[in-house]
Amino acid sequence: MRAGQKIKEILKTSPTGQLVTVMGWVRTFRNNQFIALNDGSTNNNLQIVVDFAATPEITLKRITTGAALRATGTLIASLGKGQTVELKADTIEIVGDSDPEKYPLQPKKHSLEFLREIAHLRFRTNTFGAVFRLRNSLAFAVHTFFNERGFVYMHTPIITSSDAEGAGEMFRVTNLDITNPPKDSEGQIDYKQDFFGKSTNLTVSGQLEGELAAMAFSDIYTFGPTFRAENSNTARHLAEFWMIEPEMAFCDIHDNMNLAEEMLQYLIAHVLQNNKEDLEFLSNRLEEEEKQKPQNERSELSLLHKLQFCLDNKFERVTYSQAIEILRESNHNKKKKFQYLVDKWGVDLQSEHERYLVEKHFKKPVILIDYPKEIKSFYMRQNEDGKTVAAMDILFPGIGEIVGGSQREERLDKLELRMKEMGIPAEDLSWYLDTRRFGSCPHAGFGLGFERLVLFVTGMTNIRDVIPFPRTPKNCEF
RNA sequence: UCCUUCUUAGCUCAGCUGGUUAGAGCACAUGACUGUUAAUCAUGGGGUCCCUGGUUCGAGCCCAGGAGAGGGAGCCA
Repeated sequence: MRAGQKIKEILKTSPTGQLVTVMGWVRTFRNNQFIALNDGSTNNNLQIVVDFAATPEITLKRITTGAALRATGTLIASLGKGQTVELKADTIEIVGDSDPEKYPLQPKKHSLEFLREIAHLRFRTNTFGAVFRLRNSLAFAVHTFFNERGFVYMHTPIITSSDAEGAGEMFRVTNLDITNPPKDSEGQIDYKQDFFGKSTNLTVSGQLEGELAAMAFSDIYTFGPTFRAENSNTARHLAEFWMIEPEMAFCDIHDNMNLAEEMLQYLIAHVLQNNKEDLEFLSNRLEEEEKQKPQNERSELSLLHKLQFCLDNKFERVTYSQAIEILRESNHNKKKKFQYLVDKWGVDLQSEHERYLVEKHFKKPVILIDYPKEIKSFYMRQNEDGKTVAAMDILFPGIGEIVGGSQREERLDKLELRMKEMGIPAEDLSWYLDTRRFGSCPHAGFGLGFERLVLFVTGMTNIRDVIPFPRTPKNCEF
């Protein structure tokens, strides 16, 4: 079947009357003469010029929005103004019809909410074409980044029996008959009879297994799906999302921050270089959208400038304690403009506080470190002050927390003590504690929510629009 | 899960103080035109006013319950 060229490549060539075959889907058909054909390789359409006098009427009728077709003809300099080249068609073959009365996509602007309901067709729009080409490009660049630095790509399990990670509510995995599960002598569900002979769940993080591998390969990363059964209904949460989790042996919190910052800048630089067209499209789209907002709500930088800004400026590194001081002394706090006023050390920062730090005070990405141990996980390394742990969160404008990481507690006695304090049974994690028993070493890692990165890079505002088929509470279509 | 706003044609939306036959633009169909750029012009078809119940002579509009969506918050990545 395939013996044609991608439109992206054709648009790059200079037209010399060469014979060309293309396949794609009709975006619009104007004047019974001009087909805007798109094959997903780029947002730019190839204009196919049909000789309507020489084409059977029945064929013309079948050239409708959404129809798949193959066109062969000569590539010439366009006689019209909107494009430089066009294909003067000799033959048009309708590969797949599209009933114009029923096809939901029109050559006009649709709301993102409507397109979300037809997620199976939204790839065919300019916006989602750009978004998912960028998503692809970013995913590829993640692997390139780590591969260039000698990291081993580790596939951590999707199904897990460990439920001590504390990263969130989990989805149970079972093949027991849920209408009539087997019970043990105490009347509890008897998971010994379940598929794995024990209670199992979908993973909420690959970190603990990642640490095991890092204690052999030195530098590893995972990049896979994770699942959280939290009832979170926001534009920044998904029940199924993709996470990138590097883990590095013989590294501390500072190496960790350096890697995270280097990686984010690498990925942004990669798309600025390789996906300029799609970024320009999204940047313009955003500007158009913002014209409808009042002046004071518009963003100061365009999407392209915002991305460039992240490359040109070091991320601001501040400790939790410094952040609390800044917030407490801010006019915003003194004038009681925060819903939650900042008064004492030890409270968790609300997203209004994070936004203030990133968007108002520093006006650039911020790395917050050394959080109070009470508000962080058991595995984070305790600092010498006895109050804080070597945790780091990277906050991005418009997104909030995009990276969460830490130096891990490598000292067995301190780790065991902390687990006891937090009520985490050591016997469940003996395999994890073994890394601290046999050749323990300082190590660190972080988790990057891939969709949050795609949100930031594309300038989209709802996380459901940067994953093909979003899974959220009460929504699992397609 | 909490607060808040919304749900009317395929899409985006209007619909006055509760009043009799629910509108517009786009899309679609038919025709005209034929170098168009979301083509243009003319004509036409198209409605479970989210669902259930209630108030009323009369409900798209008022009341109660439910469902779904958007924005904000919490949990986090």
